[in-house]
Amino acid sequence: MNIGEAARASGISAKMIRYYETVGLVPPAGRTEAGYRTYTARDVDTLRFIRRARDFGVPMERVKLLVGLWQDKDRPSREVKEVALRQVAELEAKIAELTAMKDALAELASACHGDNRPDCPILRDLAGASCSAAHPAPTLHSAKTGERFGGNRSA
Amino acid sequence: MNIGEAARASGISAKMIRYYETVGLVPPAGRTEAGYRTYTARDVDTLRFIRRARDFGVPMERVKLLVGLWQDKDRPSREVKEVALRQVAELEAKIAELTAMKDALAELASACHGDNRPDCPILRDLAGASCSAAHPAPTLHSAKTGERFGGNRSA
DNA sequence: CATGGGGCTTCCCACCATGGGAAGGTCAAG
DNA sequence: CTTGACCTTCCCATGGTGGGAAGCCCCATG
Repeated sequence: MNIGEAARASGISAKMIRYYETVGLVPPAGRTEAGYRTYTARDVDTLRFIRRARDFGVPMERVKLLVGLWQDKDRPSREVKEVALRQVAELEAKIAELTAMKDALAELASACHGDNRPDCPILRDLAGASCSAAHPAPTLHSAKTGERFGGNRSA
Repeated sequence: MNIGEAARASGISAKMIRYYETVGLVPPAGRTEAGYRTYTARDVDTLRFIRRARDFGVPMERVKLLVGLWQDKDRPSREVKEVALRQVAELEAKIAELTAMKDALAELASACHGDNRPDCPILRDLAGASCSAAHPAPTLHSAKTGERFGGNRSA
């Protein structure tokens, strides 16, 4: 099985399979005499495992951890659950952050006429919360967590 | 006002101010004879405007658009509102995506004993949804939007 | 047997924002 | 005049992913 077939079978692009190999997420694939990478059904299982973990937004470092646990038949499920719950917590944090942004912006937008007149509370707010001070809505404009952890996968 | 003072006054790092200049988000700053960048109070206002927009997760391209609208005293508020609502829609899409991930993973985790035994439904699911088929929960495992639009700002 | 097309290989570049750091010039206070 | 804080430009890294070039390989068809 060459890399193209493995890619189709696993749902991971050939590009990414090579990348995963370079960063050590998967061990180096076997090679034909001509230098082509070869994959076994077991290799494809691993790749599929990785893809599903990535579908949950799990960053690669954590995927590496999960693959290790998966392959260790004696792992305590406690460890797996800890990793999963950490992931859930980070997703929740990210969701909360985005939700705060969304709510604040949606509220601003709802205050905007959206007509041909130039007057616009959205721009007024962006230009300086200090000006339009004292309206009760939580202005965001501070408190950002500053994470990253992707979550950006174009399948 | 040099770049350090402008950075403190605007809340944007000096690094990022220079970067914004190179990508054309802000016009080139004035320079002293020695080559130091100089900033006026107006420049700092613009930088603050940018920071606040970024706090809403607005990507740079969109920020550029907003700055343009802000500086055009005759813009119709309709245009500004459209941009804001587009942003809200993208935030919502991202939130929905993360929430789907979070819910699916949280459900899996809740099914895991989390003790010293190796048996783990989380790993079983990751190893192949086809095996543990037919459980009613929406398995995610498909349908990803694949966006990016940051939203990652460490203030 | 030759040729063509589709695969594979490696390598570099791009994205989006941001931070880190090196090497060297400048400014102001002591 | 020295010291230290600042400024300048330049390169590199992140996290994942895609694009593409240059070159080799394999198979099938004429």
